[in-house]
Amino acid sequence: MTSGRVTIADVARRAGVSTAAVSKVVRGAYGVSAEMQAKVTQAIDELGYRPHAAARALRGRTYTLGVMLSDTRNPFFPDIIEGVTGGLAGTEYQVLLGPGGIEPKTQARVTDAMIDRSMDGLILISPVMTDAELTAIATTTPVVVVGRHGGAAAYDAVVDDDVMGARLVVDHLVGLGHTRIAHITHLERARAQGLPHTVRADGYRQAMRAHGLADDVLATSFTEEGGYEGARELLARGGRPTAIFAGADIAALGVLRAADEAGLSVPEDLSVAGYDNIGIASLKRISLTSVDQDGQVIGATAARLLVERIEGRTRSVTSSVSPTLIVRGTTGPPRR
Amino acid sequence: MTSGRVTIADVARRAGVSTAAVSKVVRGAYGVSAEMQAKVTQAIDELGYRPHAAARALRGRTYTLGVMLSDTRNPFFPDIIEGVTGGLAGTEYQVLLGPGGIEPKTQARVTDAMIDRSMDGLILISPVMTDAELTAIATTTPVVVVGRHGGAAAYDAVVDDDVMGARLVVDHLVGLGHTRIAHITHLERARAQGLPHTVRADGYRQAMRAHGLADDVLATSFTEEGGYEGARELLARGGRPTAIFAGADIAALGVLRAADEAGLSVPEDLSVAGYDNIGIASLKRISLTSVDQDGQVIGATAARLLVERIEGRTRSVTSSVSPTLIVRGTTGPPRR
DNA sequence: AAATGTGTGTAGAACGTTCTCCATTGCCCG
DNA sequence: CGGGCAATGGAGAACGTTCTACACACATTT
Repeated sequence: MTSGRVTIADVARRAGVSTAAVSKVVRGAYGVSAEMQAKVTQAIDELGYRPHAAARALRGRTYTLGVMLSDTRNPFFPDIIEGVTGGLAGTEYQVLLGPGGIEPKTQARVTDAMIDRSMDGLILISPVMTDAELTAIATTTPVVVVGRHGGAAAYDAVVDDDVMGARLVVDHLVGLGHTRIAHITHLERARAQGLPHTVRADGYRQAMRAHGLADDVLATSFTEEGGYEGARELLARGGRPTAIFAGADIAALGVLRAADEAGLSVPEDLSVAGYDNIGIASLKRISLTSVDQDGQVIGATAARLLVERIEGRTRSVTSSVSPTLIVRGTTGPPRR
Repeated sequence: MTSGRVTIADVARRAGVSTAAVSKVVRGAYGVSAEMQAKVTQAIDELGYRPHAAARALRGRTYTLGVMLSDTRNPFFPDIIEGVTGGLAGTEYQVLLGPGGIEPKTQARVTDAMIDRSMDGLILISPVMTDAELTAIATTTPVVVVGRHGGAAAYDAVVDDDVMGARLVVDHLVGLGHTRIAHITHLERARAQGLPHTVRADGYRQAMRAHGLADDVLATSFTEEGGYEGARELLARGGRPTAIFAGADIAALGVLRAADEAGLSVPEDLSVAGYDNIGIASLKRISLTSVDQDGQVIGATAARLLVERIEGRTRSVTSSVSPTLIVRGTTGPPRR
């Protein structure tokens, strides 16, 4: 009473029962009579009691799930987060996000911090770590990894089917009559494997091969600048492509700028497609054809898998979410 | 040893001292000899000990700061978060973000959750609550409110000088020769006061009056659609404005779309300015004149104020950050 | 009528820290 | 050489929960 916070002991005193009994009621545990249930619930309401999560942490659950964000700036995250919180609505779990940054070191720091705070489970979004490190974390705490292909036995994984996404784009462009289709990807990072851009590039190559076409991959970076420079290089070549598939929307925006500057009209002279379907892709002024990942479904799936694992599942699961192609104004038949 | 986690007792055993002594060393408390310091530090390194934050919570600090995000989708947040984490670099504090949503109820839930987890302090970004609720929270835990004007005595506040920002835009447009300058604002919410859009609208009115011009404010919403519809209405009128100042960049994008559709060229027929300087405003394809808030400075300031308060300051502080105008391609002299 | 179960409640020991005393030591000073 | 004091280390009680025992009352079976 003096320190301001209402504790389980206050509730027990008010209801005239033991703290253990209150604990049982709060947790919905077995062995509580209807009468006890009523008494305690009333006392809780009267006092406005909320269990102290930090104290809970020492013994049992903390009902907190951590989400490590690798790059806060990624416009794709809000959808995932919305999916996670939405998938958890109705449960007692609370989501907290940790800004992990793009460095392995800072990501590890945030992950450790979440473990030190006794979180019940972790969702790691596009973590830049070795599989060994991930496995080490996963033996401490239930883990779901989002956005990395080829998950290990110790943790669950949710991935977008990037191979399929790339195929959707290539099929669409080929269907429009394009044959010279180039792909801009992100420069390879040695440390982590199975990152989306790698898989997208592979998917692009496979799809091109399936159509009997030659592939043409250029690695710059998934930034506006990276897309711009990649497109400039591609457009300067003889036999320039009639379509450019950028592995990320942000790079596609750079491609559009390069096309503007080169005096090429889109989509007549050059078709452009991206990946991620970020918010501004749908703005009329941009109207970018893109692959939509449905981050909400991904987030909700990750949340569901994590809760399952916390509640006891040990078998590892990998869930693949199918993307869809959103055709907009930046793709069309090539000018003959 | 058995449960995997290294505890302070393990360290104490290894170093041959008491747990109390280890605690002192860890906290850098007074009353530790150089020899003790060395012994314990070595044992900590050998065992890879990390203090268990959840256990700490029960007694002292938890070294965790919570940031409540009111709308994850706001492109302005990453900057603030970067500022906060940057401002905290070098300290022991860890930042965790809580997705608060736009509803007062969900925001309260997240805030409560953070308090229940014994966070040492909270940064609330654009909270939708009454001053009374904010004050109630602030008496429990140190609080810094970001993005709301007119803070109370119980907590600190960091705000962008929205009056100045609006004036910068109006001065710029008047300097170019505009006299019919309209403003699109966000529909008033009854519950919370001092929200940025209100202050921006006030600033706009003041600035117009200062130039002896008539103001023209239209309230829709700060969305692409809101900007679009507002602009359509403004442009349909007789004596249509030659410049539109949208209170947020996202709305300015809608204004641009409306101008495109109306066959008006920007900036010759219509100048457009926004607020927030979101990432895509700088893309060549958009090139939107906008007011930049420097979220990093705001975030870093909030972090500094919060730490100061945690460490004992009781006097309330409000810090106002000056915005700057970024002139780009969407504003120019009116066609005569 | 004794033995066995079943359902309900409580005592009290954890959990991993911090923090408030208190004990010990060594040193300085009168 | 004894008294006082500063510096250092430790014992043990918190902190607010959960959880494992166990006790008790009553019902059912042998």
